[in-house]
Amino acid sequence: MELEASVRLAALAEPTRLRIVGLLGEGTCCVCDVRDAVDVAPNLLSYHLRVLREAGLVSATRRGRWIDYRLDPDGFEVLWAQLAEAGIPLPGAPAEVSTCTVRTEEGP
Amino acid sequence: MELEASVRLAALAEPTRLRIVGLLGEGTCCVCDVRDAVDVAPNLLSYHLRVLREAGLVSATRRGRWIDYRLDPDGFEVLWAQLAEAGIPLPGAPAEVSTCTVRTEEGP
DNA sequence: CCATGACTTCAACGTTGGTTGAATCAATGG
DNA sequence: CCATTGATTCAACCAACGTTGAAGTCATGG
Repeated sequence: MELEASVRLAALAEPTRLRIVGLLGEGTCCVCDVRDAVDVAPNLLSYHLRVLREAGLVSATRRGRWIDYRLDPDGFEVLWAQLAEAGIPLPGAPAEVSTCTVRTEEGP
Repeated sequence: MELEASVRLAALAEPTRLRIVGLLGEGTCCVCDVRDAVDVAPNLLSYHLRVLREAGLVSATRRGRWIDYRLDPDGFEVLWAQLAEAGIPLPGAPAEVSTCTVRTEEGP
């Protein structure tokens, strides 16, 4: 797990990139399609795609003039695994009735 | 859903805060306990806790001199719901064999 | 071969975010 | 009431991030 969980989370923690990931989750692929759906300048779109690529959440392949982007399922799996290991409550986890370890009588 | 998913994600997308959330997931509560586990200056810790609080991931109550922090399960549930709605592949979701909508013959 | 289209890279800018040190607030104890 | 302890707030700083405009690739088509 060369990549920190926070890197992947930071990649997702931006509205435009989150929308892009949502789009790619539906199978949209070439950059121009993404550009039509997400209204940003092409160079800015490239930047955001690069962030997602470097975070391992997305991969790209050239097809003639065009470059297709798709989600990288492995990246997401690794992310969720890292969060689970860090003790973050993921969906489907027990509600965890928050038993406080602190002594409630006279403080630490 | 008054709060954007990106706000909650950004709150998690920082190593120190991710560690704090992990600790609170185990039930650690008062700020001084967190401070012992996460080696940061008290004022900086306050800052990070405030970010988590404003993201709705954590809640606090005063107990005498001390202030106890705990995870807010609702905040996490809302986050996962928002991500699911945005089309982000969550853990337990089907691997989604990435069917590309783009025509593979002659581009867009 | 040059023009065009798709996309990326580079350099610069303004804003945001994490960090620090000093000051402040809240609650207890002498 | 004042000193002390736990925790927060404030002001200032520097680095990182998102944004923009111009220049640069890479592949196709006239």
